Amino acid sequence: MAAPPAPRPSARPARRRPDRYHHGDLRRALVQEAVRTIQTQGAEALTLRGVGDRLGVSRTALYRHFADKQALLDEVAADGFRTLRAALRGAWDAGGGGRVGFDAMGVAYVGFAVTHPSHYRVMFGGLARRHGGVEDELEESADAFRALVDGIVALQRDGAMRADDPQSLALYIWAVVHGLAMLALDGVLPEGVEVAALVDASIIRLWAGLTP
Amino acid sequence: MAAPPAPRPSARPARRRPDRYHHGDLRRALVQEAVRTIQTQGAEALTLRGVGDRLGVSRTALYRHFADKQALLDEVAADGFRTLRAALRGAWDAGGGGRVGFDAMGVAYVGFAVTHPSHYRVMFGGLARRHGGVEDELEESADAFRALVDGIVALQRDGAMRADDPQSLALYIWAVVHGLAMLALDGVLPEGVEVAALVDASIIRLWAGLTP
DNA sequence: ACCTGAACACCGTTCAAGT
DNA sequence: ACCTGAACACCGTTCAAGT
Repeated sequence: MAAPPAPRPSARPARRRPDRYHHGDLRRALVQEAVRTIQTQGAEALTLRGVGDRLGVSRTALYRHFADKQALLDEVAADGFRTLRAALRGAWDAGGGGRVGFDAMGVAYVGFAVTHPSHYRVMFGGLARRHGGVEDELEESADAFRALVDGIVALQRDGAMRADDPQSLALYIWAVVHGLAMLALDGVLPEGVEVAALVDASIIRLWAGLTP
Repeated sequence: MAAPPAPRPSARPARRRPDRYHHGDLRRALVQEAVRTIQTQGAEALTLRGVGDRLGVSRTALYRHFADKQALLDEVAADGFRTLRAALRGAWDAGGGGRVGFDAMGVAYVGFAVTHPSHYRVMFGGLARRHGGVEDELEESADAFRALVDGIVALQRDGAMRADDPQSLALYIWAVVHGLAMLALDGVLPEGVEVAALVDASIIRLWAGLTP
C-alpha cells in the first residue's frame, strides 16, 4: 500500500512553517463549522468566538472572509438550499419521476426540514432581507424551486397534472410543504400526530387539487 | 344611560400617590410596549433596556413581572394568538359562515400575518420550546386553532366539506395558510406575485381537496 | 494577504440596597 | 411589594499592529 501523499512537501522550511496561518481555505472551514454548530447546537448557539475557537483561529479572523455574521449565515443558507435541491432531485429520480417521484419530493422536502431544523430556519430567515449580499442565497433557493417547477412541467407533459401556470402551481405546492415543515419544526402539532402520516395525508389532499 | 362605573374611586389618597411607582399595571404596560416595538421596529430591536426607558422605568423592573425576556415574548405571542383568533371568528361571522365565511378566514389569517409580520414570527418562534412557561401561549394558539376546527365542523354539518377527521383537515388547511403566510413574510415570492392573488388561487386549489 | 489582541458599545441578567 | 444602580458575563465589531 502506497504511503499517503506528502502534504505540500516543500511548503514547510523548518518543522511546520511557524504554523503561520491555519487554513488553506479558512472561508470554507468557517462555513462548515457554522453548519455543524447550527445542526448540533442550534442557530442561537452560533457565536463568532466559538467558531473561531473550534477552528484554532482568532475571533476576528472571520472578517477577512465575511463582511459580518449575517454574511456567514447567508453562506450557510445557500449551502442548505444546495443540499435541499440535491435531495429533491434525488427523490424525483429515485421515484422514477411521475406521481411517485413527485410525492417522494414532497416527503424529501419535509424530511430535510425535520432533520435539519435549525439549518432550515436559517435558510428562510435570511431571505427576508432584500438588500445586498443575499444574491448567492437567492440564486440557490431559486435553483431548489426550479427542481419543483421541473417536476410539474414533466407531469403536465404526461397529462398527469392540470395545465395551470407551472409557477403558480409550484408556489401553491411549496406553500403546502413549507407550511407542513414549519408546523412540525415549531412543535405545534398536537400530541400523537406523526409528521410522516400528516405529510402522506396532505399529499393526497393536495393531489385532489392538482389533477387535470 | 348610566354613567360608567367609577374606576376604583378610593384607590388614590392624594392626587397621584407621590408618583411612587409608575404603573398600576406595569406588567400589562410592558407587554403592550413590547408588542408596539415589535410591530414598528421588529423583534430584533426589542431590548429590555429600550422597553424600560420608553416606560420611564429601570431596565430591571421587568424582572418583577417576568422570569426573563422569553417570558415576556411568550406573553406577546399569546396576545397575538388572541388577536388572530378574534380576526378569524370575525371573518367567519362577517362572511355568514359557509364557504364564503371559510374563505374569508383564510384571507384573514394570511392578512394578519402580512400586516403583523414580526408579531406573527414571535407567535410561532416561541412555540417550539416545549418546557415550562408557554402554557398561556399554547392555550391561546389552541384556541385560535379551534376557530378553524369549528368552521370545518359547521361545513361538514351542511355537507359542504368531506367528512374526514376535522382535526386532520384543520392541520392540512393550517399548513396551507401558514405556508402562504411564511413565504410572503420571508420575501421569497417572485417579483410581481401579489400575496392576495396567490391566496385566492390557493384557496381554490385547496377546496378541490376538501369537497365531499 | 492574512491574522492577532486590545478595546468599544451593547446586551440580558443578578444582586445588594433603597422606599 | 416594588423599584433602582452598579456590576457581571457575553456578544458582534473595529482597528492599530504584527508577519
